Amino acid sequence: MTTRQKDTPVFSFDENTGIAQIETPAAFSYAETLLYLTRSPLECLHSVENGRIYKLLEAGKELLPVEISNPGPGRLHLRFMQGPPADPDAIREAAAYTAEWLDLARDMTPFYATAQSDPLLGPLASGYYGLRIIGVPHLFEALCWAIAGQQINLTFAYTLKRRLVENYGKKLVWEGRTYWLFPKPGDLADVTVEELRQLQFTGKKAEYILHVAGLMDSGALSKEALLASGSYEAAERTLLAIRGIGPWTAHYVLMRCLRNPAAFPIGDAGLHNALKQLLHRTQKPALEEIRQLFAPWRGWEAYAVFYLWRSLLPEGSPAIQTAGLPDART
DNA sequence: GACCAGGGTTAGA
DNA sequence: TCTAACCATGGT
Repeated sequence: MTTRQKDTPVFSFDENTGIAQIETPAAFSYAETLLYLTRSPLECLHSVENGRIYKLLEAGKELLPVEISNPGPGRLHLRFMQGPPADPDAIREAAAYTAEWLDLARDMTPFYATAQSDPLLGPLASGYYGLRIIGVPHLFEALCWAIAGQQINLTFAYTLKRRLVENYGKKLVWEGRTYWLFPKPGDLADVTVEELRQLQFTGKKAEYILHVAGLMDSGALSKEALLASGSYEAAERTLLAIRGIGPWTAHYVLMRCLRNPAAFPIGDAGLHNALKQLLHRTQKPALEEIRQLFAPWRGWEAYAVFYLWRSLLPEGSPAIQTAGLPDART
């Protein structure tokens, strides 16, 4: 759990109710957060019921099932389902994890300023105002999710993740809900390629994931080291040197785990489909055109991508004015 | 049954 | 450095 000081949220803990209250920035939409979190019925690492998020956290050695809710503007409630942990550090860790997961510390003012006058990004930014990049704070989870999702549809990717979690992750049942924790690298120490193949991972993906698990279990790879490597470019180079991690995976992890706002998974199929749809094209835009489209958003590519992904959700996309956009090609 | 999916590696030019 | 073949499997 990241405990970097700059990510520590403003939060308070009420001894009487046992609830931690986390302040949220003005540009934060709980509704958009819920929409993203419920995009797949196959998701196994959290659930949403009646506008409340249920998730299993781990602080220290404690498993903490929590309920996140939005009792009103400007704040979230973090309720510890089994009662608050005795260790105040665990409460702080849980709050910090939640804040990082939901990207509460990011000042999005520059992004919205950039988007405001943009014919493509403007309508997305206003239509989905307050949407933040839902993260994958744990590096191993982020890498496994990215590798598993390479070149397959999202539905199957969720199925693969679920199998990984249900076979090797920790499980906790409380008040009728089943909570899962993503496995740690060490949990896969004795797992073989054949075993993962039986879960319908391809042989390559099985190798990649087990290799990454080994690297992380041995300490050769860690989120802390990547963040401390001096620059996102250095972190990217480290990731790219790992077998099975190409440009898309590296940038996906930079975007969702290391939280580089300029991460840019330009080869992403979902990004291509979103642009194709918003630009009313019959074909996906070429990479060079995507680069040109993104040029004005330099430094905020990750958020632009996330907002474009958002436009693919069934709730639809805001009307994009075609004026000022590149002409449709056939 | 073809084509696609939130790609990556490898061999060959 | 760039391109094409290949990987493998479920969804639609």
